[in-house]
Amino acid sequence: MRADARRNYDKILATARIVFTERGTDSSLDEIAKRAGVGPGTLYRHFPTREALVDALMQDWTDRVSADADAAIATGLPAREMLLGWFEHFIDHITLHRGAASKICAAMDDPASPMYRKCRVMGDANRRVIDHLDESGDLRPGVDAANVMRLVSGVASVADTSHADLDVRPMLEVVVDGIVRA
Amino acid sequence: MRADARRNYDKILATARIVFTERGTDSSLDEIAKRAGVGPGTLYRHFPTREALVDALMQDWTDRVSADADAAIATGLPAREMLLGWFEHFIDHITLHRGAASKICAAMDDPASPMYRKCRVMGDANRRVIDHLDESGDLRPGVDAANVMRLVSGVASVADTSHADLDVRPMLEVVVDGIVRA
DNA sequence: CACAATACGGAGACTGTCTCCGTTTTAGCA
DNA sequence: TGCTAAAACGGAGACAGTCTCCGTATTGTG
Repeated sequence: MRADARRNYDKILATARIVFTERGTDSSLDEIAKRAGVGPGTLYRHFPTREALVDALMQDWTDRVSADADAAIATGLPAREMLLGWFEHFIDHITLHRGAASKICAAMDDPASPMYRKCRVMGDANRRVIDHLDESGDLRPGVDAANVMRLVSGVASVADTSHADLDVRPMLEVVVDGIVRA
Repeated sequence: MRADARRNYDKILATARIVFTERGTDSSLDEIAKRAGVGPGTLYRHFPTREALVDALMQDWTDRVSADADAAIATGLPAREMLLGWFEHFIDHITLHRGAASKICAAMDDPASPMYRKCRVMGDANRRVIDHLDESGDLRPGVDAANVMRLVSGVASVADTSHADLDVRPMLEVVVDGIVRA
């Protein structure tokens, strides 16, 4: 990659991070280009779709989400507390930019999406947590990690969409009770 | 309301029902106007926002949702089965038009939304089901009807957004297990 | 330093939203 | 029935966002 290209790539990404945080993932891409000091053509060459741009920003999170999963397992807390903590961290990450959660929900089961791979990384992180639960015999039979992931992303999505800023905890408690063995 | 106004109002609504079903609630409103044989001005006079149009279409469902809730209670089935059935019906209704579920999620906690009142009607229907569960002692303590509603709408939203057409049942089973007393 | 390859950027085509206002339709009344 | 004021129509067009094309500029390599 040529030096000027790399420079612009980074500028666009940094600007997108700011704008997406300020105004959500539906902000105007042309405006991001303008604020980054590049032409729209340049933005679209580097990131052909909005999803591709969101995806590039997600790199940081997937790492953190992965780390959080392992950290949650390592705490050694009882199943309910561990799960609650993990879910809350997960939701915090994927709602960092308004609108991102529902994009992730959509990409999760769509292998054609540029974000699919990153969703898998997060899915794997979640699977480790659920598997750990299973090994310690705390998992209710029939619970599938992929569905847990969908369910928690759904909660994130609701919280993100909701105008009131909602406490996700009570919803997560229901989910957790449905996951851990009675 | 003048006769021509009523005629156009009905034509727009009928067309919107078709287009929203075919292509989801994000279809072009100008196109709906065109297919209904009216000018865009007419559409926007009757329905100032897209939400207002979705809201008008929702009238049918809220009635059916309400009826379904009472029917579920009347079945006399055990708590788990009754809840599962109710949730599935509810989701069927609110995912009738692609994109509607997430609009409902958003409107649910936004009193300024034109759809807010209808969401309340559905919320009340759900509350009746949950209250019934509570009376028969099947409700896990601390479970709140509003959060159940949010949770299930979240599932609907995930299913609706998902490209693969997803079976909601396994997710609902987790939710149900989190709701009924162990 | 030259020149091929690479990247830039902005004009503009296109699509969708929404409004304004001149024209048409309606309903009530003589 | 014919007249009139009020109500409603509809489409031109302003505006905003997406995305592309291609003439111009920058880069790095021989």
